[in-house]
Amino acid sequence: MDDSHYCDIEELLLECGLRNTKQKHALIKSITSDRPFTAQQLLDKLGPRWGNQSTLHRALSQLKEVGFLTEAFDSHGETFYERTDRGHHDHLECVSCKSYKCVPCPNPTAEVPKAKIISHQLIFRGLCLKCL
Amino acid sequence: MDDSHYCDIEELLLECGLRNTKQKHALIKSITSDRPFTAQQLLDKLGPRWGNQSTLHRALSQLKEVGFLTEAFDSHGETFYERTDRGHHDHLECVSCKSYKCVPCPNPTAEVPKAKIISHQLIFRGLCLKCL
DNA sequence: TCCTTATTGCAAGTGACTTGCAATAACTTT
DNA sequence: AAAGTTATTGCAAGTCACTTGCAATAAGGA
Repeated sequence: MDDSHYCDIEELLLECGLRNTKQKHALIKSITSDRPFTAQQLLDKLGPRWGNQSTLHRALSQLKEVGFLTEAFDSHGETFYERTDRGHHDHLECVSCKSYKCVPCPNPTAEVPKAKIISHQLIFRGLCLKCL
Repeated sequence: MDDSHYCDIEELLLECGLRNTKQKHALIKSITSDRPFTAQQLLDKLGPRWGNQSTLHRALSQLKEVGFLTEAFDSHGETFYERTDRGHHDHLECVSCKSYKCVPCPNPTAEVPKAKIISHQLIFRGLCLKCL
């Protein structure tokens, strides 16, 4: 991920037709990790500077609507968000450290017969590199 | 799915160390579909005969614990249950009719590098045969 | 039949959002 | 820069899908 992507948050918001408020600015600025994150993790990270969770949820769904964020779920149904500009990939949920990380996509689509596939979502359960 | 699997619910419950109550009996008897189902769908199906949803949820998680049922999630995070004895497969969520059906597994596991994979969960989004 | 313990129903509680609403703050227009 | 318009925010309350506490009940064993 190139740093330039983070440079002009104002521009990003403008292009998406969203207002450049200090809340959205702080939110977008805080999304620096390569990992998918939960709303709660973000709330903890933003801390007392933020406070209101309804604003956070509203912002997250707006950013999802405009295509800046994507939603994914782990094998327990927990919601994760991540930047769309990272491109398609899948996820590995570590049964040991409970992390939820990105892994390259093995392109499973072609093998499903007789139905038109638009997209997929693949979650691996296993041991990540650190826990191996 | 062979009919014999449904024949002795009493025996199944006994083997699992669960009591043969009329609620669990009705619940298991009603799981005849080849499709994954939600708790709500089951509650609707069982109807006034049943009534109490906490009993249903308790039964579902017991049946999951003993391995009779498996849990899965669609791309919106909704919980589905299905019989474990159907063996491993993946799912197709139809964007048109909103159904959530079983499809054969394309075995994507092998292609993920450098991590120990235990299992996976793959959801395709697309058009099912009926909607194609 | 008695007894022990799982199971049930009801009500209340949770977690993770979602919504209504009045106050506020951003962009637009003048 | 002032005024106007409308998105956005914070707070409180509501919703959805379960989950839990608890007293009453019912299974299966002694």
